Amino acid sequence: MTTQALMKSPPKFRRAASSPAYRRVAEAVERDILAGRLKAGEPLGTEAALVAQFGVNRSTVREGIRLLEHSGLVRRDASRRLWVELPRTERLVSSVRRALVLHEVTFRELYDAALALQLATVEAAVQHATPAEIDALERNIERTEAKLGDPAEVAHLDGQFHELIGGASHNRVLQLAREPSELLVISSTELVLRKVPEAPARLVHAHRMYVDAIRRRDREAGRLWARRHVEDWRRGFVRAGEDLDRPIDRIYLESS
Amino acid sequence: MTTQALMKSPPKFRRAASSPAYRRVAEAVERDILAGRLKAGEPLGTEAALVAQFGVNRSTVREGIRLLEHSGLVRRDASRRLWVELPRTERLVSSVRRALVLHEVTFRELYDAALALQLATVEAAVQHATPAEIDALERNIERTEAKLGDPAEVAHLDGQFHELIGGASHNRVLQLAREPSELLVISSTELVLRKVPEAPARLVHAHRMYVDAIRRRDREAGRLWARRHVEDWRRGFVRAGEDLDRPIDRIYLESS
DNA sequence: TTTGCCGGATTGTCGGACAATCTAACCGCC
DNA sequence: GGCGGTTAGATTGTCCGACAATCCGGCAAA
Repeated sequence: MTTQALMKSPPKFRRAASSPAYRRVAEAVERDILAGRLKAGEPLGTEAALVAQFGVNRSTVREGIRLLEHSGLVRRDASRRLWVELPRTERLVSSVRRALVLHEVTFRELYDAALALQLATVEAAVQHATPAEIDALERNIERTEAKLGDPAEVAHLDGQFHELIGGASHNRVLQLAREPSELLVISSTELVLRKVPEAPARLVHAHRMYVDAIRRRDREAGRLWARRHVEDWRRGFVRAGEDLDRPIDRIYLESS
Repeated sequence: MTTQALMKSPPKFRRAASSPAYRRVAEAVERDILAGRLKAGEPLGTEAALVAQFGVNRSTVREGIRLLEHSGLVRRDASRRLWVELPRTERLVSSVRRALVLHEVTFRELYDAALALQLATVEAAVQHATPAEIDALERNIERTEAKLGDPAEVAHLDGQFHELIGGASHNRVLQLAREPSELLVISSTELVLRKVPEAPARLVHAHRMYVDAIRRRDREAGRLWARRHVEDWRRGFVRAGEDLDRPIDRIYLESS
């Protein structure tokens, strides 16, 4: 009341509002982690210790810890003790994917991004793939050929194939940029496989050409077939009667 | 109390360990939002209401709500009431950036990804930029030219320029994929500008060519100058005595 | 209509509590 | 002495109740 009036008189000094305690706790721990004072793999200490350290109630500490847990900087092991950890990328990938769906991006936006990222990923895979990774790609193709009649299975193996390509690129930046959009493209691959009779055969052929290019370290061939592969998806999508300028469905969220 | 006992009575069905109550609350609300039963802009209701709805304690509800708040699906307004919201992408961008730094990706990975994404973004901007967006790019270039002697300022304006290009692409997927890595590249742009005398002039010239290509709707020119611009950064980085295969520093986290 | 004030509602934070579970020390047995 | 089982202690998940600060909506006064 009076205090309020008094505090509002010099508005220049009130920097927003001092953040709540649970956030201060989270931010303090986060700063320690980012600055390297707390390293991944080290224990964070018990809730009681944090209560003592920050001088706040355990409920408050817990609210703060939840934030860090959610952002992947802190993990609880089987015994629920707290450990500092490197954020796993899977969580980020699905957050980004979810954001894309909620913001109702169109399939065309998805296609443009997926094409660019696929080209770069294949190019990197051509340069950096190891023999073991090439073998894994081969095996994936063989399994796909054995299931050509089963669209769901082919779609799943296609997703796996692109995951393998991503790994073979040895570029984590590309992978993190690629996965959210690619997962969404792959979600609609099954639709294309069902509606376009020749799609499964074309898909597996493109995969074979990918691997061939990678084995021969032929960058241009890799780019060529990547382009064809993504373009095939686009054409199939349109031929299946879908509209590229339509926002992607929320359905695709449920796949993970 | 009784509820608790009731829920635990059928132990055979306990898959692994039934997730804790705070997470069940978070997931239930999240499902409602993703399924569209709760839409962005709608109030989520008070904590007391959620307590009644889920039959758990307020502390538990609060722990759960914090998770949603952190992932951006739920927001508190000035009065701290809860609202459903579309996740803002800024938070995702900085999460991804943080993950890249913590995972110690190298500048080379960054460069490869930034190049591919920059090409695609410029290409999209060439197709979709509006006159107003082109004007904004022009003004940015003018401001940059006026500050050519100030590396920090040029670096900042360069970041703004690329943000404008991203907006002109009208492709939110590309933007979300591009921003985390590009922000990291931009962080080291200042270093290059300081160490390479001709860098500022080359940078502004490339920007001018970008805009020229966009205005003429010339895709190839756009790609060409995007490639040169990113390549310039890479050469400058090496000329400044840096190693492309070195992980990026944690320093770059502090820029935001 | 505008301003000021008030009561109710809501949140941020606190203290304390208890069952379930995990850890680690202890103990008896081979 | 080493080993498996047991028990006491520590820790977490959840609950209950409480209070100050703040916000909102309405009512009275100007």
